[in-house]
Amino acid sequence: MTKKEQNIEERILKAAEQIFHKKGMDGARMQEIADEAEINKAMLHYYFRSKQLLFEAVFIKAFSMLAPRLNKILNDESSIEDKVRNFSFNYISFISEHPYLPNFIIQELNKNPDFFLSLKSKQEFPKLDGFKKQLEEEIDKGFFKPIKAEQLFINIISLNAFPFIGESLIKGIANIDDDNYNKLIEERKTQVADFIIDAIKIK
Amino acid sequence: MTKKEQNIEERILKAAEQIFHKKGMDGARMQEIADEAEINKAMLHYYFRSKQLLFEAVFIKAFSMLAPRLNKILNDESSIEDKVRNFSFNYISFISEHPYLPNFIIQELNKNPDFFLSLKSKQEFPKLDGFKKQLEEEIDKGFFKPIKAEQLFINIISLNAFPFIGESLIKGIANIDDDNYNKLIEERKTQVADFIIDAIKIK
DNA sequence: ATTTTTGTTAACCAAATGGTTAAACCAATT
DNA sequence: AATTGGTTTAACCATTTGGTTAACAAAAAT
Repeated sequence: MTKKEQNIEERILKAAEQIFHKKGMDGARMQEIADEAEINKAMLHYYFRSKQLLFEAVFIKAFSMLAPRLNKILNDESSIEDKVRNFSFNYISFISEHPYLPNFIIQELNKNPDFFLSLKSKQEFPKLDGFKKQLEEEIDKGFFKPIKAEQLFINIISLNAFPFIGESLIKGIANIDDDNYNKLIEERKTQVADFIIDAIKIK
Repeated sequence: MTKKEQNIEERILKAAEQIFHKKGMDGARMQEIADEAEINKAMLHYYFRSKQLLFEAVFIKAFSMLAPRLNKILNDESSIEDKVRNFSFNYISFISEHPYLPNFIIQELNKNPDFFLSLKSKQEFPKLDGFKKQLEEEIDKGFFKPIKAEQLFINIISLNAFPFIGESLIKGIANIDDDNYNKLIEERKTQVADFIIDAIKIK
């Protein structure tokens, strides 16, 4: 499907995603989005009224792509070990297709804590409670070394998300080109979970 | 020492750091920096010529606060285990005092890869070579499970840096207030290294 | 077929913003 | 006291930018 065939609203949203994800709210220009969508700038306002509203549409869509994913795995019936393996594989696979997403969400979340609060009340916002209870049980059963659920959660998210956020820094320091970096990321789909399980499992 | 007593150039740089670290190049306004420094906006240009040059002064100072730190630990005489413990403790302690630094550096690095290249040629730019060789040796001696130096490096950086970058996201999902988050960070000064060592050490 | 509604465009506007300038200020020097 | 040099300020400028408008085109309703 070429651009000309898509309906305008879809084209705008797609173009806005591309620009906002890469440059953030501050760095994005309405004219640039219009150019990317190959439409007149006034159309952006006709369909979305303002930059702020267009941005929010993009942000909510981005957040909706990640939050339910996280929520689902956090609260399904599988063991902690399976959750860790599932989440890591799933998350890295998905983000590889949308590498700008984590950084985009975190940046704008940091910049706009109020907007964040309004999101929290929404359904589908991830909760840690179930995961926490489950982890404590499995620790009691002697499966894992004691660790706070919050700390483990931070570790899981850090190991999975940071490589996409700090890509250019890591590539610079470790002297890795694009191609090899992608290979490292591919390896991480399973290695991250191995690493985490090895760190907490009692053998 | 109050603002009035500092020399102007110092006041500008300090104010520019505060604004740039928090808002990035795009989000920062020259007027805002001038207000923060309590001086006339023209002074910014008198001392630093342009926003770009003022920004670069701030960026290079920020980078210089982190790079040598990383480099020193990566290339000293201690064992891998000590390096991991040292770096984690040292890094988290330092960043706790400058929580905006990692995000600032990574954002602007991502946005400006060319500028990054010019930095790489500079002295003090961290190199992974020594660390890599040392890790391979210690793995050969049977101290650690096999793991690529690049992967371990990514894990170390991720676990140490991400909690500062994704703070608001983590606080939101895990329902942690500022005070408790600081306690978690404090714990991480040693727990992160324990976690890493447990993950790779052969017992 | 004609009217009404919806979609689209180019031109325009006001505010914000990085940057400049010319005059004023002020301390050190003559 | 007058001169000189760097420093500081208020006013100003050009450009960018989000947003609006009025005219026009296409489609839908009558």
